[in-house]
Amino acid sequence: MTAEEKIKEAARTVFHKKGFAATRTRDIAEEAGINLALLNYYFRSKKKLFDIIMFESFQSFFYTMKEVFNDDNISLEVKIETFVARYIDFIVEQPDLPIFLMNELRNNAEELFRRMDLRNFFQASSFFKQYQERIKAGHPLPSLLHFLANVMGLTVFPFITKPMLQYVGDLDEPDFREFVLERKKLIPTWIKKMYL
Amino acid sequence: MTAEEKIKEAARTVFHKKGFAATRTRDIAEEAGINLALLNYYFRSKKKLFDIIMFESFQSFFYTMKEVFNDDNISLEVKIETFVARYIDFIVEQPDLPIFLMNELRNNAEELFRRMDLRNFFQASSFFKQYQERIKAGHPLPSLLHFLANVMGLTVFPFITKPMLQYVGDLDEPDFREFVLERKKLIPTWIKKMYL
DNA sequence: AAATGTTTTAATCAATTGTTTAAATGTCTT
DNA sequence: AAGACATTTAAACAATTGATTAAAACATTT
Repeated sequence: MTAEEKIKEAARTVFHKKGFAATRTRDIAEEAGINLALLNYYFRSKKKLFDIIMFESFQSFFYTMKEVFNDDNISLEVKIETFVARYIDFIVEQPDLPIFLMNELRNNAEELFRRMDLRNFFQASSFFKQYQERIKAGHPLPSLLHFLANVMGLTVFPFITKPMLQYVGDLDEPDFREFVLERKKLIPTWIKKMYL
Repeated sequence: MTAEEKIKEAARTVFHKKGFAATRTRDIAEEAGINLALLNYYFRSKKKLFDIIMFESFQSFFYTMKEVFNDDNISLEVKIETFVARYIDFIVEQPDLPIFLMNELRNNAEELFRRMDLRNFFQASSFFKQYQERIKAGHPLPSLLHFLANVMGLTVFPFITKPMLQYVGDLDEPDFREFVLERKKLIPTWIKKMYL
């Protein structure tokens, strides 16, 4: 692995764990096992390195959603099932990602959303069309935004409140893992029942 | 208002908005309109001031929950309705609070939870007893932890993803406010349907 | 092998940041 | 009003931080 790759990987790890403001360039250099000056040599500044990590992290966070929501061959129900299951698996592997993103998106969010063409993606997605058709057919669904907030909330929120849930439920790491994995099956059934 | 009060209020504002690491003591002094040295005069250090704000913020975040969950005179259904409505109103007034707490609770969370006796509170609450009785009576409820994660997720998550929801839904501030206030009525109906 | 360009290093810089100091101002007691 | 105490201020300090520099090490080309 080249020094440049080592730095990027270390930056991702440390930024995800501590956020931009709490991260020192020296933390990244140490995590990467490289000389501090190489960070500026390859990436110019802490901010420029962060912007790269931020963009890629946000992109990876929405990659699953994009893939599933744009698959024309599966129904709305299967989309939800697939989305929830893949999302939970994804976050289990990158547990720091949700809080990192929610926290850093407090600033500069809009520019990033524009760069990723977020609004257009949703409105042009197979998911969106299926949802609109379902409403036309007379199903009493809530607005798409409520629906999105609900599916994502049920899926992502437990990871964001992990410390609290672990303490209240007295769960160790394997317990917590089991807890969120259970939700792969539970959330789709809940969603279906919600909108009977 | 005394200087000490001004500092605390300013500290709450700035810490909530930017988090501990991104906040400069000079930011707080400026926001409070006081001389920088007064911060250390009254609170010794940035960290000690932060710890006070953190404790009070977390306490205020759980005050509503404590009050509602321990009211013996109302049913489980009314508890949920009351909790959701009061929580949404509360966060509308303090929109920076959820992300601030979730973010800062990544570190030192357990000590704070212990100080607030969080686990005991839930297990001794009227809500907990009612929930257990409902299960004994044969209702197919999920574990209490799933239930908590669901209610809180549906309630709090939209505030955490506010920038994204605003962008995707093209909502201005009044639109977003309307969006979350709608959920005061919607969430309790969804919760009921989920557990038919 | 000499020359050229790239990567890495140790040392240093300038700016920022949390905190302290010592003097000045204000307030209350006697 | 004088003295005692608390509050406020401007200035400074020491440590940290992001970034730069100039030289060294390494690799590639001629």
